[in-house]
Amino acid sequence: MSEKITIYDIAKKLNITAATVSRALNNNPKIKESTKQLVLETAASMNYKQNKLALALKSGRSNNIGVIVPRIDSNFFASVIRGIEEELYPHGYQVIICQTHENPKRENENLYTLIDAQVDGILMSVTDVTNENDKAFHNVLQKNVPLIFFDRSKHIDGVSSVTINDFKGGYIATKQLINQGCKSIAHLSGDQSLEIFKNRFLGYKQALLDNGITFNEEYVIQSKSSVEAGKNAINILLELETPPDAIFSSSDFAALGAIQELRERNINIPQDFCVAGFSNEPFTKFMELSITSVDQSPLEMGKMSARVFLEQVGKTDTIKIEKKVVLAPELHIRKSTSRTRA
Amino acid sequence: MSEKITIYDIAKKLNITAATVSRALNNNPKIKESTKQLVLETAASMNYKQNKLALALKSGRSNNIGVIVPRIDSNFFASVIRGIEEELYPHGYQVIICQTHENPKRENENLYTLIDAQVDGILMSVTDVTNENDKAFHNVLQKNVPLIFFDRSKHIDGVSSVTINDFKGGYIATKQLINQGCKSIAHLSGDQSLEIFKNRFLGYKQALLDNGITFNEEYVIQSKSSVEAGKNAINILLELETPPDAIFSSSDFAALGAIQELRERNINIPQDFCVAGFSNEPFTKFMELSITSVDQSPLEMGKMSARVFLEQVGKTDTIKIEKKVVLAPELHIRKSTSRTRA
DNA sequence: ATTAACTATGTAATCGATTACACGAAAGTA
DNA sequence: TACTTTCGTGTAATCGATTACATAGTTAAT
Repeated sequence: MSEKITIYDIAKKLNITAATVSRALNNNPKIKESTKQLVLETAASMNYKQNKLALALKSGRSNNIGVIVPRIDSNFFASVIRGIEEELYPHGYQVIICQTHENPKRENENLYTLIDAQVDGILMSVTDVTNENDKAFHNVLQKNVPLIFFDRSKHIDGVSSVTINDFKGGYIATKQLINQGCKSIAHLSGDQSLEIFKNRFLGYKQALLDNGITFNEEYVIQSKSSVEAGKNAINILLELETPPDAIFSSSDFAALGAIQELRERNINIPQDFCVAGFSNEPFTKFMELSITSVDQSPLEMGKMSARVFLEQVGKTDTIKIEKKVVLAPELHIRKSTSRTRA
Repeated sequence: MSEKITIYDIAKKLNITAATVSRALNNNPKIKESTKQLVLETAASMNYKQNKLALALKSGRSNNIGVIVPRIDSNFFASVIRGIEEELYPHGYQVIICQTHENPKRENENLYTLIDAQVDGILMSVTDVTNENDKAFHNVLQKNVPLIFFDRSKHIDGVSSVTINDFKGGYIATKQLINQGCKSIAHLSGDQSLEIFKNRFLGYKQALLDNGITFNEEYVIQSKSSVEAGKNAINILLELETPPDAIFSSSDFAALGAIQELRERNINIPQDFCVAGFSNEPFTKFMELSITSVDQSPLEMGKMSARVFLEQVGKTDTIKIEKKVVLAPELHIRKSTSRTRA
């Protein structure tokens, strides 16, 4: 019923050895053309399928790569994975998915599981902001398995990364708010021990500086990436002595929450208050009051990460290859920051 | 530098055989306690990692399962995958992702690639509506690899499935429109050779029947799941002699397009026209004019599919196990169909 | 005619772990 | 004492494919 056909079965049937069969299947030039044809036909007729596990064991390459993300059901990460899969598919690599749920322990487990599974490379967005998992990272590198960080990166020798210029993202978003005439701009940030949030914040700060706006510590709120967090932020900000007239949020979800709360209070957007987000989540475009947001080109980021992996895989150079790719963020200007109609 | 430690290395160091090491590591009761401890300590100190490929080859089980979806960057599929991953993680299975991009040829390739990779099971949402790939499906089953369809299913002997009751989904969405006083309800359907779309359509039709509304062929439009398609549909429907006053769309994206086009024409929603969608995409909730939609509980669907897989894997019964799980759809009533404020 | 050079294929080791079977030593039994 | 168990470990086959090396049969070269 479910007999597995091996090259030995083919060999037996043709009265030759498995070695010859293997060579014929691999198009080895030393094999006589007639034998080759015979083997190929027999293999097809017996419905032979190469056992990749045996091949993997022999060659030491599994043709699998691991991808670790905080969660998969976010448009950003799903799109990155899509990019990775599409780029690697033609090269015969399969993509194994792991989720950390923002838990460093899970990240650690995932790393070791992937090493155990003999993946040929690991592409990931880091969750651990402490140095807990550095040992695991080094373990990967030591096994000569390419390790590539995307989006959320971390400085580790020998690790390549594909990120966007978060500083610039923060800068252009803030600049757009300034261009609209906003004078006091607040910022919803994420966990600033993560470089991406730190850099977006720095870009925001620089934009203020470059345009003669004094930076106000009170205007910076560190929060989660959720609708609820956005609402709370507005509640806090509007109770300040001098409330702001705009927000640049590191999260589209928080931006949405802010907008919902502002509407609740009958504050007009963008006339009285402008809001810009980050990530360009699908809903920012769909809203009736569409939300200005910084696009991170996740698909491109995935493809680029995959390309970096392809460049590095198989290279036995003991010299550490380290490539840092930085993609340009793109501001999608929408109604939430468009006071003037062209 | 990157020396791979095997049980032979441990054996050599301790002057015993690899068999003993293997047994010690596997907690075989025949091994003396002192030896076991010694082996475990040595293994740890040498940083030994079991080679899963060797294990997989020997046991015939890879501990990988394959998941095939049309695309991963859709909230629905990403959520299903999340559910699958979370349910299977504690059991030591890794999830390999494949995308078909709605292309039957890709589906076919993916199936064979996964078989080649010796996955222990395949969970998928079918793309192929013809019978092109039936041979591939049978190939999977013949290898005694559990095959489970989720969401988009197909009748094949021996294949279990986890779906929602699409008929009921279509029914309750339509019923809600009727309850709001809508008299002539249109339906945007998908490719009806796919059972899910057929069933949603049938549910829609039945709801009309049960409520004394005559079914009108002209009101049913088959289209893609896109914003553009929704706009086009409205353009066609509003040119009919008797235009409808509501739409039940099999796609949230098409529902959104419809809403955008209706607004363009200054038609009030929900007062003059009601719209209900399907899938409960995140944006339906976020819109200012939130959209009523049928939830398919994708996370639960993923988990359930994984559980069905776990029940079936390893069972050598030649009797075909076939389990059909049908989840209940849940209507999320929102502003786009709420004429009365409680 | 004799040796060199190919050609096509076979032999056997290898990747790393598991496991049926074998076996010597220790312990228990009559 | 002689015989049976039990215990702990070693031997070697196995999973399926690849490949360095060996070899028999041809052909070419001197």
